[in-house]
Amino acid sequence: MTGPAKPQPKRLPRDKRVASILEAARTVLRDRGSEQFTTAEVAERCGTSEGTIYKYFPTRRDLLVMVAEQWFDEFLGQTYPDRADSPISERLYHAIWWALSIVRREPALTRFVLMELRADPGYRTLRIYRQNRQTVERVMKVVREGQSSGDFRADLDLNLVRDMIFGAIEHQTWAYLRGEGDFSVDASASGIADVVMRGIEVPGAAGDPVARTVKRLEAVVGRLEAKLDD
Amino acid sequence: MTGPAKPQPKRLPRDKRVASILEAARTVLRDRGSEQFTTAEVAERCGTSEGTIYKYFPTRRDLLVMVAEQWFDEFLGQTYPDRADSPISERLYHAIWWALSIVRREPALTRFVLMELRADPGYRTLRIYRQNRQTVERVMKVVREGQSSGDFRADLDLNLVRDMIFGAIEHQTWAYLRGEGDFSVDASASGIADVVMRGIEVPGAAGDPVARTVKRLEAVVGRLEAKLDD
Amino acid sequence: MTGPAKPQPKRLPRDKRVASILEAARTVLRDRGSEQFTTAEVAERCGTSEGTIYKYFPTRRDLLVMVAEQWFDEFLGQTYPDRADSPISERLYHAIWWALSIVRREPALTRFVLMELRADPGYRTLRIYRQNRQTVERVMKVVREGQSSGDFRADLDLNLVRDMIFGAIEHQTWAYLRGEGDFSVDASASGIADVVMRGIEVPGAAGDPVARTVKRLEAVVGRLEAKLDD
Amino acid sequence: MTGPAKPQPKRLPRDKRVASILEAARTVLRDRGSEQFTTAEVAERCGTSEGTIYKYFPTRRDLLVMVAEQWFDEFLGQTYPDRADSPISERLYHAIWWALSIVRREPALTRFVLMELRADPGYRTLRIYRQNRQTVERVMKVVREGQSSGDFRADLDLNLVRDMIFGAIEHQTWAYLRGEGDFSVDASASGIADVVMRGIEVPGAAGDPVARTVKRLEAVVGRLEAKLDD
DNA sequence: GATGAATGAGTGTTCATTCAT
DNA sequence: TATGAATGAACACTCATTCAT
Repeated sequence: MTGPAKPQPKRLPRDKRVASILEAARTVLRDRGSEQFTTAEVAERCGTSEGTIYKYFPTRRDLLVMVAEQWFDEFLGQTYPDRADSPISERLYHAIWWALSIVRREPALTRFVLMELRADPGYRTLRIYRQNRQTVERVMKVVREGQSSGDFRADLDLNLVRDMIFGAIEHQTWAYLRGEGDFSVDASASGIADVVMRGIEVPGAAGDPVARTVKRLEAVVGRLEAKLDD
Repeated sequence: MTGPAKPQPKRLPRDKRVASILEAARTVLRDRGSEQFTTAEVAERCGTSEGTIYKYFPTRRDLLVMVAEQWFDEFLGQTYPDRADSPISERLYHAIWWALSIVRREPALTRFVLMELRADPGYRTLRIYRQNRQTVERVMKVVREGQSSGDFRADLDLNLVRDMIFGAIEHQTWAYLRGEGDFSVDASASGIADVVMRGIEVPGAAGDPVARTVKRLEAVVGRLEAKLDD
Repeated sequence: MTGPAKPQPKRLPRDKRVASILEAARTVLRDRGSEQFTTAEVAERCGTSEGTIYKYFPTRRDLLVMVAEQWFDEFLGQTYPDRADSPISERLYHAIWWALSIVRREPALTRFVLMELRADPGYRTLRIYRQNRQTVERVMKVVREGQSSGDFRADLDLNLVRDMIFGAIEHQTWAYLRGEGDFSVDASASGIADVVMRGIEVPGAAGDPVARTVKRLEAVVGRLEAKLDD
Repeated sequence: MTGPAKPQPKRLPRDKRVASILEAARTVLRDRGSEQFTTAEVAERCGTSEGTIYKYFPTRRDLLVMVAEQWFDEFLGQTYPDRADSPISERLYHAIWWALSIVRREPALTRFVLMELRADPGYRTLRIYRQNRQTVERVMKVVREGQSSGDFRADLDLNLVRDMIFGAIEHQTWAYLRGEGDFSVDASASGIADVVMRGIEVPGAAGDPVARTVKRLEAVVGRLEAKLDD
């Protein structure tokens, strides 16, 4: 009655079965959102029974979390070019572009992570929290390196910079996540990178010696300040 | 804690009853979150029946939305000093401070608005959307005036600036909204205002760049001194 | 919010109040059907309170029944030309036409009477049952007179004739009552009258003695048969 | 009378469970009517839970409809003799008799179909609509064949004939459906068939009218004889 | 390992009716 | 006479989770 749902072989080794459930679950999460995500639909879609799902996933929530983690793994697993030679502005742009592209590619999953999981007390104990930090790191690494190279100011509150960048990313994509319209990854990334650059780069970076010295002093003081915060 | 539901007088005039329901609903929303918010508990807490609630609120969701709107009204109703005379940096700081203070005072409600309502298609048709825009406006008005006065760059993408400011506000408060720890409204506001200022103000404006950097270095050193005294 | 509902004077004499309630109730019944008929909507539409309605009508059902009765009264109160001079076929047609025109003019009310009230045990104790019988009488009177005048066969089972006529009327109007399309009162009436006429009029009405005798035999047997059914 | 709900074996194969639910549902429909038909009572009566019912029937209405369809299937499944050799009058009588016998055997279900389902917009998309048409067809087939054989007039409005026959059937059985008294399937069938025959047969057809009347008299007397033997 | 039948504690919502004011 | 606040008993429907087979 509800379509034949490819007649999966009855008995599967643990790995295959888990994989097939996760795949179906991801589809359901994409199509329905986490609110409307039911174990029944997952079972139907992967041609197994709810009982089997509960064999491998103790809880609906665990399944949902696993889907998100696996999805995140795929993104983090993609090779990410270091671009150590590119100018710092280029690298910042690219790191932001990459974060935005995740949102763009998987809105439903992003929404689930940002809105359901992140709001959950205990979020910090999840693997996805650490995965998310990795994403953040890719961007912040560039910022820190910009500081070392003297391109960016040394006295930045890095947490604040982080919050501004990722806050902007989320704000720019809310409408999209809500299903209202689209956004351009390129345009958003270059807009954010641009404002951030101006906000954090060293002003007169030109060439007079006094300015140079001041800049060096600034870097040293910045590092001192950071040490004091520990 | 829940007690025997103080035997409120049976008959109340419409206004009082509505107020009593809203009050109870707000408490439930605070205590349980919107997911676990049940009309049954609201009824019990204000010593009435679910039927009565539905007399005044056609839907669970309507009740929830009304709670949020009423709460937001309270904030918007507070007098907000114009500070037209203060320097632009002061005014920006204050506007951000004000937005942060809303979050600080009512985390549960903020969380509901940001995570449930904002994700809802149709969010834009709600009064709370307009109320939220007012909050945003208080900040953006300052930014636009800064442009008029020549303090801020004229070529800013205002939507991007908005997203960065409010994105940062939200990011800085997530942990708090999740119930993990606290944050300082003052510190957050000054941090955000600071970075934003640098990112959007006209570069060479107040004197030459070297002078400005020196001025900033002074400030940092001042803070270092203060810390050494601790 | 729901329109001002002409500000009826607060205090009305019993008659006026009852009339105003009945009027509103009829409208609601028409617009919503008896299933969706709520006392709340009636109260709102006639600008009074549910309490007042219950002052005059002990029960929702009583109100509904009163609406139907009053409506039927209006139809029965209309002058109905006797047409004693017209040919019998003409008179039969007209009587059927009249019954059909009631259905056509008030489908919602008809539907309520035919489907709700008539199915109700106790239907026979209602005034509407007697009103309905009057309608039936208008048609059957013609049939009986046709028998007296020798136009119609004397051995007719009058109840059966009645059931066929009114059964046909209802069957022809079901789709209309269901809200699916329309029907022509004229066409239906003439169709029904036509078939009925042929079925009940005296066949060859000619004069040979054998036929006469057979006809008499037929009548006798008919009566015998009827007795056996008791 | 309701007893302690015989502790049916907890686990049943799908088919058995569905059958047990349908059986219980049919009983409830019979006892309470469709208005008072609640899923809770069905669950209780077949010793299962409402949840289980909803596993198999997506909706209360679907369950109700299934009950009606299944019941109708039982009737349509019974072998129905073609009687191609019998005289047309006999065949007409029998077809009507058969339709009446359905009503007689299952008044509550008939009432549900005639009054609830038929009034439903969308009635025409239901299987029961087609099942009902089959019943109608059994009668109308005879009528059409009568036309072919020259026994019945060729200029009949078949829809009208249909409406008269089934209208009469329903009218004759209303009181019974309402639970007031009984009716005789034989008597009703022969009455209706009789009047219809006269209304639709070709006047002078098979020889002279006297012959025809005599033929009819024979038939009636034959039936009288049969009755006297009871 | 796999199944799928079973559940039961909810969930929001409805509305005729009552009765203190 | 009129009100309208209050109710409570229902009701259809949901779904994560369990467990006998």
